[in-house]
Amino acid sequence: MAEPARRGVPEATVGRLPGYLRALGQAAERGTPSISSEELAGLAGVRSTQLRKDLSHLGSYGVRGVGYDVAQLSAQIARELGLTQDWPVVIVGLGNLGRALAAYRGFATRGFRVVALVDEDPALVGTAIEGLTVRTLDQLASAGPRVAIGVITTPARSAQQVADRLVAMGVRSILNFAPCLLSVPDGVEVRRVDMATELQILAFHEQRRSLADDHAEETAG
Amino acid sequence: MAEPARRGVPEATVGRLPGYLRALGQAAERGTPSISSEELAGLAGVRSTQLRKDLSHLGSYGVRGVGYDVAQLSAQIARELGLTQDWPVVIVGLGNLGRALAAYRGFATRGFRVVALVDEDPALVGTAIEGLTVRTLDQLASAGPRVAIGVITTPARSAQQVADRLVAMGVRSILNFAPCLLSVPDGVEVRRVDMATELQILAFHEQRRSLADDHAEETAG
DNA sequence: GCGACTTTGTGCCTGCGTTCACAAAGTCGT
DNA sequence: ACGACTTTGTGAACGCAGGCACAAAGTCGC
Repeated sequence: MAEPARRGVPEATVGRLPGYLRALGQAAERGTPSISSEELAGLAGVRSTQLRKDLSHLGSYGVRGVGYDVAQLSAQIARELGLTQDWPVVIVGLGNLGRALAAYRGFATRGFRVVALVDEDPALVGTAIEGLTVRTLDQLASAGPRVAIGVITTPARSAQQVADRLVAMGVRSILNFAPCLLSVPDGVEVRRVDMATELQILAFHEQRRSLADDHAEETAG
Repeated sequence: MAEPARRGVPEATVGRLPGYLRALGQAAERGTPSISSEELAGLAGVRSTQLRKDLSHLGSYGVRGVGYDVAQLSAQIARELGLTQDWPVVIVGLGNLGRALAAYRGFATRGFRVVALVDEDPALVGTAIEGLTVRTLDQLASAGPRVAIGVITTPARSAQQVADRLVAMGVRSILNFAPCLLSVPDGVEVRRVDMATELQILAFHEQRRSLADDHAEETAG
């Protein structure tokens, strides 16, 4: 009953695992040794049936009539996500956002370590930020530590060539904050984070509600 | 043929509209007056059939045999997303990330305007950042401008009470950068942006590939 | 003016994700 | 030890999103 269908964790489930891990952290702080799917789902913002089905995809570690052992399930999910090791991260582009991410302590908490900072601005190269010396991409490629994950916080016009360089260095996971599409070879995964997009989606619903309100006033008045 | 099913734009489609808008901007820079679904889809990173189906949900503005008028389609999508007006935005929490967002010029480009900055740190309140005077939530609630969208960049422990205050002020759209779940009343929409989550998803796939590589070596060696 | 060609818009089908209903399995009180 | 109760794990149904095939509609050459 330990590992049923390990090779088939649905993408939607993977997307929720980090949330479960965070919720388990909250539960652990409260000191409760075990937790029911109902309660954990509440902390994670999903339905309990969804939580149980998600967990079933990575081998059931629950006890019927009791629930899940917080520490054990936490470790299991962390292992599944590959957080038992520290992934070396490089941040490319040290504008406001890049510097904010470099200073972000949440990285180090578990699973990730910023091992290099890159920028092409000659005024920045060689200076130290957050205890790391800023290098160029060339320097990183020739004499830098191995990196597994690249975070791109450059302007959009530079993002594609940065991505190409990272891929050439063997990076297969990219987190892209630049508002543009990156084209990469098969086997390289790109995730985009774009606040402009998020705001526009919010604006869509906001406008929708405004229109609904206007209509309500109209019919009422 | 102008407005068929306006009230039923699927959520997945809404999520792609900002990408189409950006792609249209690129096309406009090149000066081409019209563009085919095939080419536009390429710029946006989707299939052409998907693009056409998405656009069909907001009333067809294409010309068969020719394509879409770039300026007209751009205006149409902007209108659909509610970007013809400027939405007033407040940023709550002026740590590294909050300051980076406050300085981010991408906001102002279209549709959004940062009209207030909020922090509870007495050392910050009253000072000016990016031309705006930092206030407390109390000050904003009693004498601030109306805001439609709240951006939360506080630590996780403060996020919920900030959200409560924003909702009490009438904010119905929240963009949450804090790594926690927000509980809000019906009718309020929250979107979360969390780099830790994104990194963990990348780590999952990275580990998956590593395991696959190891297995390949093992069978090869 | 007409026919060949291009490109859009859409009905249908397939696959995935979510929810429901229920059986399996374990705990706790007596 | 046994029965009532709690909670998990999962098969089945349902709904949504994506892709294919094709008809509709317009342009361009002659």
